[in-house]
Amino acid sequence: MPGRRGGIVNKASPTIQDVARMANVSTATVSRALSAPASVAEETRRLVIEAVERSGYRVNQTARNLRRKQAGAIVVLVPNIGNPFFSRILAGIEATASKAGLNVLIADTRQPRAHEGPLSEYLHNNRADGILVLDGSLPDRFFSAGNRSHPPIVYACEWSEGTRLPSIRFDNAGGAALAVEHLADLGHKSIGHILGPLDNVLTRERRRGFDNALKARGLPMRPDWYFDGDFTLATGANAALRWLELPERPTAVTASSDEMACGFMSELYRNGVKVPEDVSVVGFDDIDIAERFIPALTTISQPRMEIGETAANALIDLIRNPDRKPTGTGFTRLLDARLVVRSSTRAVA
Amino acid sequence: MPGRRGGIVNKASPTIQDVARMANVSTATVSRALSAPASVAEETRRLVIEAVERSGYRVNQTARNLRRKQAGAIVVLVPNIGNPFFSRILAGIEATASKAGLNVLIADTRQPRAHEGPLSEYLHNNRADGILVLDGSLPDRFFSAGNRSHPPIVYACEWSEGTRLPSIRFDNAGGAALAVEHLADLGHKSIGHILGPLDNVLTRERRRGFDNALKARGLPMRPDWYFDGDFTLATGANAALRWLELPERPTAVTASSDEMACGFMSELYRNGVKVPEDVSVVGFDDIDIAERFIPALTTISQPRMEIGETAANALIDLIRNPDRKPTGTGFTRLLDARLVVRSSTRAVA
DNA sequence: TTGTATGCGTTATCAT
DNA sequence: ATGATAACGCATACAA
Repeated sequence: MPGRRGGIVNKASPTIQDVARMANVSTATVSRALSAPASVAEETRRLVIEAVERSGYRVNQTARNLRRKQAGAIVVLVPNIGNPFFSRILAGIEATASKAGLNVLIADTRQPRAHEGPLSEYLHNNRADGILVLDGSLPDRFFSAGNRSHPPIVYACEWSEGTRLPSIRFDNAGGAALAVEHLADLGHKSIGHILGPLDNVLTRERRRGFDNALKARGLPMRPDWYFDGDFTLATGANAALRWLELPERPTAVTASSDEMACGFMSELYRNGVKVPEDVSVVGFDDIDIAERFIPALTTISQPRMEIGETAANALIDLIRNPDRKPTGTGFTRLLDARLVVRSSTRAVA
Repeated sequence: MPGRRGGIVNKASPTIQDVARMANVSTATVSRALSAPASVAEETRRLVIEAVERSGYRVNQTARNLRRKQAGAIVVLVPNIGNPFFSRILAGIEATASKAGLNVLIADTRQPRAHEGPLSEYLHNNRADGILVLDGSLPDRFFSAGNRSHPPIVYACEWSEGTRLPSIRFDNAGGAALAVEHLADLGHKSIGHILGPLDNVLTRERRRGFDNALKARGLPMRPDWYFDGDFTLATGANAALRWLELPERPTAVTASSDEMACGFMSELYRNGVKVPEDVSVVGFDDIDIAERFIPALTTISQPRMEIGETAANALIDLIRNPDRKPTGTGFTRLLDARLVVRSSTRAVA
């Protein structure tokens, strides 16, 4: 006698059928009572709810998704899960998505065979109802390759230049300009800049803001005052070594990320150079440690939680209203950056 | 004429039916060719593969999961997604799970209504084939409440004390002992300790290791040399204030987390106290910034990527072999911690 | 407002 | 080795 053993019925999870039986209604009514309560009589609804509670019924999302032809999930494409910069953003995304009943899948775009495997899987395999891209280095055409249809896509933080896809961004150029203004106001006339990876949009945007602000103030732009980097602590430290070798050193340096700023200060310290006495430093991002670094880092702060929420909401909106045109300025939003002055900058003597 | 518009057929994603038609075989054969290639004739298999490629067919995971009664995903219960400590671990989990074809769902246990909502949802709603718990403060009985069955569960990093569930852990007590040994070897006779949250297992384990090592060395254990904390930068800074007020200060302090150690040093710096000249400091975790803090932090390092991989593998093993008994020492593994000596510690004068 | 009936795309059982 | 067919659990079109 299958389903029974020793006289005890194997408890499988209750299905909509079980609930229907208990409430003396059809499965259709149970389904309606749960997903469109208004379309069911008050009394019937009560009966169903009670049966649901007594049986401990939970809808089988897999079955629901199959029937509704949806995935019940969004996927977030992250360049590097290990990078703390993204964790706050992810928190914002997760909170927003789970409120909307959507699971959040994380995929690392820097994973070895990510591009052929998981990524195109998510793109074309109906495994996600929408995609949030935090990686601007994925070529835009990646998403339209093969002319196949894909779910709604929204860029957050980073974006692919020239993309027509909606994107939620910080005002990176504006933030970089803020840093220069601040230093110029303190009397600095020679300002250097540590770059992120050259193929990164944020690197370019921040540099653009930096350059423009320099120009606006009539300050010099010397090639040897730009330092290579890739956003990491290590390359920041490397920039410090380069700075030390300079015949003529800028009295202030702005970094395209806090991590590089910290690496820079760290290496200077090891070489007996003092911040801000000998050189002023401004970071970018305002990561947690910035406030507690030695010295506390002056930096550009961005609402990271908020960008996650905003991007998730934009994507959910697109998912719920597939007819809406995702292109156009209405879907691209710019979040303000702001300067946080701490102890790594001071007026020139 | 539904499905057609203007003479152009709407391309829906191809199904197994389409492939079957193209290859002149039944859907059953296609299914077999894909999930059990050995059970299909060489030539047939070739035909199917070709049809799959020509049509661009991808299996519909939702349908497969419904049929197989599985979720195709594991869920990771994290105390706080924003905490950088977890990101490396997540990276390890993600890499391992995706190799096994499993999606990774992240749930924040500290989210407002997490306990009633999402969590029990994941537990009992077949939304996950397995659960990885990184939060030891969830009461163990939470998982067996209501006597309902649940998917396999594995603890990683943290665990609920007295649990019979498998867990993958670092040797926290051993690591803490390493810190004390190091300081004692440097001649320190008065050593303080900054605690994590009191209800946390790691706090207790690390304190136990600390206490035992102190005892073994015949060093004093003074109540006023234990400082409250909760693993964050802020409470580390707070501990520094407490240290400053002490009539008799320990010459060395070990912290239960790197963040607290950094906060501690940061606040000392602001009060003109020098590390390691005036006091030695040892952290715990070896987060990225430790190496580049000022001074570089001596700390206890743990293989965080590896613990993620190990835990994910253990869970996957349990999922694939449901009959195996998840209890017992075979499933609980201890990963070694190791001391990394940098510049925040030195011998007493 | 409610019930009946069908199908979402796949896999597994049972024949052949 | 292959094919026909029946579920998996739910949601909806249609009928009543």
